[in-house]
Amino acid sequence: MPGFVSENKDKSDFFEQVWQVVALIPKGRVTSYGAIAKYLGRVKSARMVGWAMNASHHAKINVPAHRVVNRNGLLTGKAHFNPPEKMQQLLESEGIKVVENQIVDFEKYFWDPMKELLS
DNA sequence: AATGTGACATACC
DNA sequence: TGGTATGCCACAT
Repeated sequence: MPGFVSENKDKSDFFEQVWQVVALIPKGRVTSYGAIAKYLGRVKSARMVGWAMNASHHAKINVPAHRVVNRNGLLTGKAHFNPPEKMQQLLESEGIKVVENQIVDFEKYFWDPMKELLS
């Protein structure tokens, strides 16, 4: 049986893992790509988290991608929403202030999966 | 098949 | 204090 088993399940798992974590972010809180990557044991794969968000459209579960920003609290993924203004709009509807595409008091709203999802 | 790009982050100079 | 380099790896061309 070795050799015949498909192996492309591993990578798709990573994407689903990301979606799972993002889905667990409480309303009104945010986290960063790097934090998620770190939580999943791939500290240097923050970019892949971004890709996971890009693919979150055909995800099976609901993925609040607007709660994921870069380490500066900057809404770098804004352009990938439809319309782009939607991201900021969603955040503000959850009580998070955004000025110049940047979250105000980012550290205050930061949700660290490493701490919160501690097992 | 090879190369370039990117919703990131860290290290170095 | 701000640019450059590098790791990472899926995806587009």
